[in-house]
Amino acid sequence: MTDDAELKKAGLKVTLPRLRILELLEDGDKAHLSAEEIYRCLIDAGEEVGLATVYRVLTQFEQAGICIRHNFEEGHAVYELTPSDHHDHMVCLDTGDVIEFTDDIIEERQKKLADEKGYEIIDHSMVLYVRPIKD
Amino acid sequence: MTDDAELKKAGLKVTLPRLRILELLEDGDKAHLSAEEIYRCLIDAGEEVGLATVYRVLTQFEQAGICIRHNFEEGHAVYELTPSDHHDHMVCLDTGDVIEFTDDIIEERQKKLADEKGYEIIDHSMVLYVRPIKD
DNA sequence: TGAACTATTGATTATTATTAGTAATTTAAA
DNA sequence: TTTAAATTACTAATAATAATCAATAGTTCA
Repeated sequence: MTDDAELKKAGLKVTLPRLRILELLEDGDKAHLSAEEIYRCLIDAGEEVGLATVYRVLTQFEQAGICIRHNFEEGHAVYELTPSDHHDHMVCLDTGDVIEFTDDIIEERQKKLADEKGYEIIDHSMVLYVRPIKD
Repeated sequence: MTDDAELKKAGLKVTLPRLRILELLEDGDKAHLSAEEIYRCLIDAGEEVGLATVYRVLTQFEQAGICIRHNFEEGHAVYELTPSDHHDHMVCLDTGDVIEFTDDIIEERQKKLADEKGYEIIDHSMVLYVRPIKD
């Protein structure tokens, strides 16, 4: 689906800031971006955009299900396009790199554990804070 | 160990605010408290304490390993006494209740997955956001 | 196509959680 | 006790994010 269509489907008018931000998120180069990073990117690219707009658009995208927001322990939130396949994250404490992964066994255990306590899982977050093994 | 000794061992002078905050954390009634909640508690109990002090003391406690800080997706951090046995959390979206749990299988998988990518786990956070099963 | 209406924007201000600065007070040591 | 050093309460400062609002851009329909 084209970006244009994606926005329309979400009930959002197709505007320049929305298109640019969506493109940035789609750009595989860096999948997890903060509002500030997106703002910097756009300014550096010569776009005229306000930081408030970036925050607003990201909130709209999140509500529309276009992207999801993560609160890693970094003081600011990062956003990524809603992945078709759910995954969790490792964050490298040295480089800040974000590695995605999934594990069926863990997913299964989570469901089971919640169930045992009489709950159903609505959402979950699992983040491993890691460092490269040096030898 | 007495609270007094606990503070001294951490290299912290024994002061009223520190004692009160430590007592609150130890009080099994509510194991996960935010800075604001602690501040409210103390004020309501007639203590004279500044909010900044609460934050400072919590930071000191965290550095001393007396308590740990969690960033659940609530906009503010919560603190709990450092548990002797590591555990993860479920947060009930209806009541705000926090349920603690552990699962060796998950822990093991986490280590394995990090290892496969060439990382060692420094820390991790796993929070299941749940709702009671109604039938 | 263009007037008219509405959504969206950028700039600024407000908010919320948290931290820093500082003069005054409390603690621990002599 | 006396005194130096640590700690506090208060206030002001930050940082990330949200809300306001007048100006502008997108859309609709004649």
